[in-house]
Amino acid sequence: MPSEGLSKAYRPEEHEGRIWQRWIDADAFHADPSRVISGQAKPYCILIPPPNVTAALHLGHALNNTLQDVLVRAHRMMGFETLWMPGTDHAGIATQTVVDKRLQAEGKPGIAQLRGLDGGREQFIEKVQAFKDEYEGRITDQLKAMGCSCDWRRQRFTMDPVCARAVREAFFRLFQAGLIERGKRLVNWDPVSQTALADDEVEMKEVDGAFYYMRYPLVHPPVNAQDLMDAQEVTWSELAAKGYPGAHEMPEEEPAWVTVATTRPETYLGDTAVAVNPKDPRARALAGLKVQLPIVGRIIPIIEDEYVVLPLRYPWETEEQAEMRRDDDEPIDAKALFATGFLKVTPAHDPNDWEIGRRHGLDVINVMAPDGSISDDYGWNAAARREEGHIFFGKSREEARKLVVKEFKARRLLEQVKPHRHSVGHSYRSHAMIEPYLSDQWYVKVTDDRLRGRAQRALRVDQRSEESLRAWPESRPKVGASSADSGEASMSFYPARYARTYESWHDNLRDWCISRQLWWGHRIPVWSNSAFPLGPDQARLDSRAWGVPVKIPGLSDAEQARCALQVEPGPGALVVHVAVPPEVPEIEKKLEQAGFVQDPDVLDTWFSSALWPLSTMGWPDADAAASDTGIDDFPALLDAFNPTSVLCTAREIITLWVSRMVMFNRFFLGTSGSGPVPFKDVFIHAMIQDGEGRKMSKSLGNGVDPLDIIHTHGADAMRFTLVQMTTQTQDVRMPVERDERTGKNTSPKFDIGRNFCNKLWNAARFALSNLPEPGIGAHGAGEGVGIEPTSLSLADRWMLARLAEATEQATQAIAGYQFNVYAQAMYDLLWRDFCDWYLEAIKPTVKSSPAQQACLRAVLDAILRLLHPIAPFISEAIYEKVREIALPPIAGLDLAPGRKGVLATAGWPRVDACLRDAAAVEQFERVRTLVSSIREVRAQHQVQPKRTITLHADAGLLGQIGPARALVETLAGVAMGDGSPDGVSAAFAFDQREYRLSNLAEAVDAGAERERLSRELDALDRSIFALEKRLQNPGYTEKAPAHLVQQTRDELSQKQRDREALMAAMEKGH
RNA sequence: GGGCGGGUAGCUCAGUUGGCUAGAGCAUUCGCUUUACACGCGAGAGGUCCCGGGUUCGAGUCCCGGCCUGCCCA
Repeated sequence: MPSEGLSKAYRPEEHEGRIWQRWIDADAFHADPSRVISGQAKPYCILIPPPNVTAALHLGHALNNTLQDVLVRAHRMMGFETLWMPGTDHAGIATQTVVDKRLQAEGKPGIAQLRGLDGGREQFIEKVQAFKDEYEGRITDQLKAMGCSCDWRRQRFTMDPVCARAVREAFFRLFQAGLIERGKRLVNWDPVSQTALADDEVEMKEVDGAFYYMRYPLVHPPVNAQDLMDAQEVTWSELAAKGYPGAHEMPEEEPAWVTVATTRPETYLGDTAVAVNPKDPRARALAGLKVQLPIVGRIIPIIEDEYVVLPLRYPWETEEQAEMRRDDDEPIDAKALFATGFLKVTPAHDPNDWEIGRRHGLDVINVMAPDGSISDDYGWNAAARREEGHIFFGKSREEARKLVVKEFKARRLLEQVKPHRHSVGHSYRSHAMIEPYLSDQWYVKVTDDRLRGRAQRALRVDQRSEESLRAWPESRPKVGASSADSGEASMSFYPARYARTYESWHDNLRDWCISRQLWWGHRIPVWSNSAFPLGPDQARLDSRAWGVPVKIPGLSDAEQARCALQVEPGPGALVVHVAVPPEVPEIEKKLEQAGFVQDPDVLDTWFSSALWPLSTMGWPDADAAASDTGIDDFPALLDAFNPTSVLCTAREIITLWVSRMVMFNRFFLGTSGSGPVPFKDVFIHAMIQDGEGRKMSKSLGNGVDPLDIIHTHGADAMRFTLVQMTTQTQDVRMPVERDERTGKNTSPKFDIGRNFCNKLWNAARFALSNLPEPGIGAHGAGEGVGIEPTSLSLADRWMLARLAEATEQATQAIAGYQFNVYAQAMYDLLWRDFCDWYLEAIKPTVKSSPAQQACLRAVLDAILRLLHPIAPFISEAIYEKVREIALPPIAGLDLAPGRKGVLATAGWPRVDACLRDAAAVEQFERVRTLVSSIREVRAQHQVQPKRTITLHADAGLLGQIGPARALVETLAGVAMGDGSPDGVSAAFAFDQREYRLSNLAEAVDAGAERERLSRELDALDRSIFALEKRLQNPGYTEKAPAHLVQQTRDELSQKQRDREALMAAMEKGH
């Protein structure tokens, strides 16, 4: 038997390893750029979103990579020269955190212990490197187990030498272009990882907190500014005299105060002003007065600023007065509900206060250490200021808050505490609460038109919104100016709605902080000297001065010319930053000899990720990349494959990654100032959630490991299920169950895929058992011009028509990223059409009909090809057998053999229009209807499945089904009889006539038959009523399209005659 | 507060320019070891398409308002 070796059920573990090795041996996934350059094939390229080496892949990765593989495999079969570039990301902060925790858990020294130790940093990096090697290996194995057809020889890592060269070059060029600069600003500080974060690395989370209402005593400006004790309290009567509303109701001779509301009381230590809105009626009376911070003793000004929110009600007002005062047209600011009208201003610890501070030239006093504890060592310097704060020093943020509240309470300065739920930023990696923190960092000026503008203009115009185009006229793509490499208006999102996310991100962009105080990452290639002697003509520098001519000792003019410099004034000296291009270690050494020190920080991980479309293709020096890796064709990659075809990713990545890749690709590849986009399409796919709609996560324990599913169900089953669930609108819910046997998480959803694969397997097993023995050396369809479809049987012609239809559906669905549509088309083709009807129909005839065998072989072959992108292993395993069967091809069904001998490289089916045989489809549909009617009668009369019953067909029926008579007999289990049945029979209506079935059993239950007929009649009556009602409506017959009205009429008359036929049967009343 | 989704059978979801009696899988009921498959075969039952208005001959689909729910941004 040809199917020898095919087990009864599909057992993936018996095939997956073997099939994978066949692909590798055939070099099936290797892309050859020369075929693109020479014009032999069009390029199709996808860059993998490099998974973080922080952890093994989860189900979300499985989905992401399955979809990419579906696209890649389909296009490879369609004849594109296809490159799927694999790789992993070093994921700076995440990986560093994981390794640090792991070291501590093992009782080994972590970052805290190694910091400051000689060689500590190197020692730590070594540990991370080992961790990275382990996880990179695991991730790669997982992707291979899933069947991912990446070009594995080209695998990259964001910190390997090829990528590192791209990072250094990119940094240098941006620096030289003035797009990277040093700045002392408030950053998002993670006190646990002790590093700065970019704005979009901060997640807002709701936290139960409180508004604390704190009283700050008012004082007169001290006569001697140096002497804090000099400050004179202001009494309420003094305020009343100045016309302060409500002051006269307060105890006259007692000290007066203002009340501020804050959610972070501990930051009062860094307050440098109290602000009041100039429209506030109290503002005028407070002019010239000051506030003295309790305990600390600092005397700070009262400033007027429009930013301060007015309270809903002043203390002296009644509810009615307040309402009268408020402008009904203006919406109530949520903050007004809590506002007192006085705002404490802490420029070093709040972004809004920082802005106020800049407007008013306020002091900036940082009161925290990098770990978030209160300290006066980082800018406060309490002793020098003659301020008091030692009771707070060394306390954590949380402890300090409690202590501040306690001390204010003890002094009766805490007015009240209102519980308040509000959003607080947290690190998206360490989950620590973010502290706004003042520090020196490197920024990329992404708001520059050369970056932001190009990213905005990359979007296809029909995906831009009117509002944004109006608000940013310069972001309209420059049409007509397009050169060969221009990426203007050439990128589209699928689904299109995500273009809005992309667009509005750019509308609200701020400079990108790229320095991270981490050890794991690309070291910033800047050498600085903060005590560079001032030259004679530079003594009067009073502001930032880029490009001041300085001569760096030890560097030749030529060497200095290779570097890029930024110079800023420091205290009595210059601060000189030197960016050094890649591959000139001698310059680095000379700089160090001249007293320059390399920046200890590393770059944001997304900086290197943003270069992924460039670095993986050998930019900026492909020859060096070739010699680093031994891959000769590196220099051809960029020309052949950038821009790539599509980026597949999840929506959370649009801002972090997509935009930055567009900026960098267009900036660095631009010859005319506006380079190509890195990808033409961006496909945003669903996120996988558990059965309750929650994100899968380690902490919830609801994650599913792809490898577990591959072990229990097979890689193809997992892939089919994921593809089938991927719609364009919904996130994917995956009910998670614990497998009691293995103790691992799984989901019943994956049974769909397993059942599907098993169905395919058995259909193939059956088909093979009906086909000739495999011939030696046969490849694909055999020789000859091919069998004309018109010469085939009805079932064959119908099956070929269905195949043509499904091929069309699959091809279009793939082109439109409609993965569920593709999977559904395959499911219906295989299960509903091929198995349920075609295989059943040909059972009696296929053994004796070589033409039908050829058709069966060709259809199975085509189905395997169409399915291959979704289920590569099983389709390849079956194809191994099918390709060896030598039978003539079917004319009009082009099944090109694989370029590299495997199904993975075989041709996508090409179907000629002649296979769409409308007459065959119509005739077969009639057979199906007849068979279904008979089966229905059989089921309702509980006829034994094996029993052949008699269909009393007249000449009309026989004429109508014609050569399909045998088909009906096979599929419905009937034999044709003539005349009228003897004794009790069952009736049904078909094609507006009454037909009878007899020989259902030894005796037919007349009562049951009557009951069945009356149920049928009821159903007919219901639809006749509905159809008549529709036709009685003149609006319908007059306005609806004529063909629809005619259709309704035809249907009504058919139902009416069906009804008459059944009524006649009833009346005969056997 | 702004933006984007979702609400259709017990469950998970399709339903593309408005047009047959609203579909699939799972679960469920009945009957089956029918010479590929019980991970299966045949037949069935199961729906106020979230609610209220509107446009239309006709609305799950389009418009307006509301309710519930998820995500993103501020």
